[in-house]
Amino acid sequence: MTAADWQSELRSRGYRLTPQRQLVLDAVRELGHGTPDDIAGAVQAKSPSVNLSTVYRTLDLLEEVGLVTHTHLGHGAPTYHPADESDHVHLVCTACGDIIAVPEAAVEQLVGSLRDLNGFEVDVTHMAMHGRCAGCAGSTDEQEHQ
Amino acid sequence: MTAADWQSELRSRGYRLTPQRQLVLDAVRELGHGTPDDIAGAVQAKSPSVNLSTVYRTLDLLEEVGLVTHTHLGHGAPTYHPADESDHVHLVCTACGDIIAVPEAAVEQLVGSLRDLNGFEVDVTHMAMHGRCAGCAGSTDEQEHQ
DNA sequence: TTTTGTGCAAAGAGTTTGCAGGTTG
DNA sequence: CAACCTGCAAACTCTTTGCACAAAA
Repeated sequence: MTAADWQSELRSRGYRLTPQRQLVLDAVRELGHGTPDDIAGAVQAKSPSVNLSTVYRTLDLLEEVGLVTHTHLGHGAPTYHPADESDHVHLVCTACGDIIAVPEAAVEQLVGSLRDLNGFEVDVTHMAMHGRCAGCAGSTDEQEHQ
Repeated sequence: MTAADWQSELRSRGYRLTPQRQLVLDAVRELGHGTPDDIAGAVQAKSPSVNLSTVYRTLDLLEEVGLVTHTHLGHGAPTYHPADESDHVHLVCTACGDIIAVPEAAVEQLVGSLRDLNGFEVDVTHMAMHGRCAGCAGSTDEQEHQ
């Protein structure tokens, strides 16, 4: 999506174009993924006066408009990323904390069977799946990265 | 697991048996599932002086010992339940907030394919899957239950 | 110039922690 | 009686909100 595109997208919904909103969108695209705090940091590196609460409000707005989305990796802050980024599922290892991205194709059987059985349309990108990675599956030392 | 069983289980790990711990375990079993706050409420109905922080500490301990587990249904407080309860996956509808429990068997293909492809051992019960239920899949009114 | 957006400060949910005193084994 | 556990209060993380002022259209 070009700059002109999302700017008119915003305006067509009655939202205004502000430097803060441009900075937040830029930061999300620059970082690829990040927590509200990460994003605020990136924004403030360019414009220190931008407030954290503005970042929260702006992320909500950008999400509503469809420019960004977020994923819950665990109990902490969510991760925001550009909405057009190729969809993938996050696997979080509860032992070592590693985050593995697998293509959505790997879980399409799951999506299909839940749709067939329950009519439920799963969004597998919204919440990570937890478990133990190949390296940790055998060992027993938990580190509680949940 | 009988009362004597888990009591010796605790002791064999060097933990002590206290009335608070018995009350918390009882409450989890009685409720079937509940947030730390729910559980504290149930405990305090019987023994008002038990502190919330004790409930948190006790839930951690009971989880470490393997008597309870928890599931993240969304961005709020986690849900604790007895560890021996039959495993199921939670589907949370982002439109109406409904929570649907499906047997783990419905997702065993997923578990198998991730194990084969990545060696990753998924625990599908630890985090809910989000999406839209049969009733809401067509409509567009979000209620943001995340 | 009207409406929307922003910064700031305060409050809110959920959870953790330090510590002094109480309890278990 | 020694190690462990609890209650209490304070602190902490993440997020939301009310309000007066500033900026966009």
